[in-house]
Amino acid sequence: MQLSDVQALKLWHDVVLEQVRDELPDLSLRQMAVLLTVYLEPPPHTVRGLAEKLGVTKPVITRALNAMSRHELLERRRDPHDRRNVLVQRTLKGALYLEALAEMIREKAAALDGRDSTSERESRDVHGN
Amino acid sequence: MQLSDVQALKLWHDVVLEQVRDELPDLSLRQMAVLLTVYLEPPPHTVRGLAEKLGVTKPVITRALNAMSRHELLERRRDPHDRRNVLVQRTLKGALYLEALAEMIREKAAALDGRDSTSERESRDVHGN
DNA sequence: CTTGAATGAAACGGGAGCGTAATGATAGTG
DNA sequence: CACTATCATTACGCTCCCGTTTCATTCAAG
Repeated sequence: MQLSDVQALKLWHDVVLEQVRDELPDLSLRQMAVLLTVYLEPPPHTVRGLAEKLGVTKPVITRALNAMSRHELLERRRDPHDRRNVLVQRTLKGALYLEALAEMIREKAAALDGRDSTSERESRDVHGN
Repeated sequence: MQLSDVQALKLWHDVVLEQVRDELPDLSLRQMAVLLTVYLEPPPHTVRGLAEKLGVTKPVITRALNAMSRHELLERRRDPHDRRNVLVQRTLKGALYLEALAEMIREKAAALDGRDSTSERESRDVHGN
């Protein structure tokens, strides 16, 4: 996929703006990272594994799981084979949430085409003061 | 621009993950929205205007400006014509920050092509439990 | 069974964000 | 010159997130 600098920023802007306005259960960046990782990468997902993948400490993951399971976007389940482990699992609500997010991103990305065809020259306008 | 659901989520995931790991001055969603709005939309930008555009209260904007001017990503300047107003202006550092962000998004978007060509069938895998 | 390692969660203190409400400064109006 | 409106900011109480440290549970090894 091909993007100009301004197109990339506009896409990011549009999606972020929509997130802010919708005032959905305002997920933090870290929580969003956890959620997306669980849904996009193959299981199993443990607290430790997620912490390493994100480059954060374990309590961060624990708290993120607390918040997201409160919203039913993810589920905890103990590993039957090693009951120290917690396996993080998907939920229907989480899948719907991400599907809506994906739809929104696609929509913003598609709307981009009409707005900015002359990409190269405008890509320097970011510097303008 | 054309995206599948999974491609959209993977793009979002990759960019968010990079943001989390880089441990840059971790901007919140609202702060990012302010920053991008100032750089992408035509001036002037006032506190009130930004608050309305984001659908938040004015103190949110004030605090966001505090944080971002601390990082020199934006600058405050009083409006000479109506000195009650504060005009939010761009800085060199902010421009460089966003340019780096744009570059990163472009890179992730480009890397997407090779990883997921069969978009339609996998787009339903999000539901898989 | 005991010991040691590993996992996730909880406790703690500090910092930041939120919205509401109050404050201070500036502009417009009669 | 009051008086009011409007702008941004600050103060306040609350909630949440962060990393460090401590704790409880579970497994594995001797």
